[in-house]
Amino acid sequence: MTVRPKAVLIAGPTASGKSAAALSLASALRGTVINADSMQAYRGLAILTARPSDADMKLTPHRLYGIVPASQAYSVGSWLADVAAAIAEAQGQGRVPILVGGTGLYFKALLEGLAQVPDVPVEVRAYWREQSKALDAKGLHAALAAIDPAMAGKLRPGDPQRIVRALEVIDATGVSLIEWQGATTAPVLGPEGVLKLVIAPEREPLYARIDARFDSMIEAGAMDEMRALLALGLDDGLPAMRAHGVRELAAYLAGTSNLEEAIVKAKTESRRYAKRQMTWARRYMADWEWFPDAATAVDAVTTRLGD
RNA sequence: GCCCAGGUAGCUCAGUUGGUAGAGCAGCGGACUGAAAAUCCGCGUGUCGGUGGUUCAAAUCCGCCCCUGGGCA
Repeated sequence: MTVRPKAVLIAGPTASGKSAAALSLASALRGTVINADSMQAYRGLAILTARPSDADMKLTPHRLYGIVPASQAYSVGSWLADVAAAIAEAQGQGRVPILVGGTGLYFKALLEGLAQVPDVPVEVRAYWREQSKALDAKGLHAALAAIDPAMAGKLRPGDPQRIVRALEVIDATGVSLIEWQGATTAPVLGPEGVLKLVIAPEREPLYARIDARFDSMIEAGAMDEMRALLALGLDDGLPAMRAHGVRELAAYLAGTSNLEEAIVKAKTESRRYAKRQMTWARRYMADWEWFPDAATAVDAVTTRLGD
């Protein structure tokens, strides 16, 4: 009898076939599929974020999909807490947790831990976000340099998102983010018995899949999903409003773009994202097992575990 | 057929009085600790439509040809 893995992690660029691989492995290993994708956590974006179908979710247990309202901002920290619970639940039921998703940072936090920064009060966060609109990037960086020169030295002057984070943390806690980041929580998953798989297709066929998938999203009713999302009247700074295709399709629905142009731009965003995901994987997942496609990965794992 | 306007990077285009070309987007590489499908950094990848000529030197000037758009017939 073979030993079932303690957990399986499946990473890779968007449209690489990760979800399908997860589903196959879940049925082969009696597993629970757990989401490791920041955008698939949001409710109301099932089509545009390529979430597993309702049929698949009925066949096999799935966790952490569509759990956050689009009006809220999810985060690595929230996910880490949720995923720890989901993993424990699966293991308690004798099921193998199978984590799939495209968010490299989530996997990194899972395996390496995360800084234990206290929650930043909403008003502090709001203040610095306002400042980031009022000041230009250089001005923001100068503000950080004045109160936290060490952290300012680590960040690029043109990177407002990270600078705002550093500012809100030192403002709220009195301690530099650089110090908080020096100490991380224990990893949720230790290295023992964890199967780590990267599905990394060749660039050209991957881009072709991304294009084809967006077309089928449109056919599957992405436009209705968009209308429903827009009807919520959310701030377009919210993470859910930044899912690929949202901005482009919203422009079409508002009449400021034609459909063809919107589709081309949305596909381009996804391709650029896939490229960044590959850069991340090369850097942080070099020691994972790499496969050119989902089927090869599934075969290799099931064969090795002796079915 | 004639008259205009164009043909320069994958795309849209810039290129002063001749000195072997540069922007945006795309693309490629990289960074990444609570918004990460985010945010940021770096890199021009080119028979300047073709051909002949003028010139020390032509994307730039001249001839011919080809292609595209518009107009006149």
